[in-house]
Amino acid sequence: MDDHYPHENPNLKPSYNYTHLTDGTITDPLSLDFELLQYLMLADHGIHDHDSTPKIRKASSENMIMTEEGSAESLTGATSRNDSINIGVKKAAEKMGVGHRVAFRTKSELEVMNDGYKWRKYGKKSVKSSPNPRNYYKCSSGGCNVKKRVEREREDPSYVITTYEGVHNHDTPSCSDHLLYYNHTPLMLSSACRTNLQPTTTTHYNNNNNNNNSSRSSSSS
DNA sequence: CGGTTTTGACCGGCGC
DNA sequence: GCGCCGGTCAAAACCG
Repeated sequence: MDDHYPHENPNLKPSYNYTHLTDGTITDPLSLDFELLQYLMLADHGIHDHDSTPKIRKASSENMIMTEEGSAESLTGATSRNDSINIGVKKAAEKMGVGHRVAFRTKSELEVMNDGYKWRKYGKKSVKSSPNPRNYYKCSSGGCNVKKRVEREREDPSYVITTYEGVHNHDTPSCSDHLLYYNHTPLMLSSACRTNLQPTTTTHYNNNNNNNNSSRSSSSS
């Protein structure tokens, strides 16, 4: 089962990696061309730029990379947006150590974006800083501990914040050569890959087959 | 019937 | 020391 997205409007079902924008346009989330995609590099708990922490500044028309200290690197000097991404990610990767999180702020009605990996949903939580629930996903590949959090921005629910945490210890099921990496963590697929994608590779399941290596640290209850 | 999602409970960390 | 909050687990419900 590859094209199963939970709790989404069936009319918006991203059967072929498409994201429906709020203006009705159907757009491949991976082809946002970074005009709608604003990427932030976050320190822990740095998503909430509204009131809880000043660490994150919203990227406006410029692409910004956020460092752990909250400083920003303007990337507009690059020759193209993709170059901007790559350079920015590289810069940030140099500044930051391995193991930090990367968050994308994307204008999309769909919360789950196809990034080439399979994810299983393991939790949903409403957080104090936002009226919108936060969804938790783990990479379904055995032994891979990469996590991803997806939540809608409080101030503008049309934006989805996807946070990746960790490093994949395996190749993506498809198009691994075209992934954008940050600290070896694939973030978004490039346009060269999009056309080759299978119709949705994100799945959600909650079997125990992958919980063995990540069982709760405390063996209570 | 098997697989997936939902959701309440539990746990640990952090701040006060 | 206590309470709050975020993150995770797992049983139950749901769906194809």
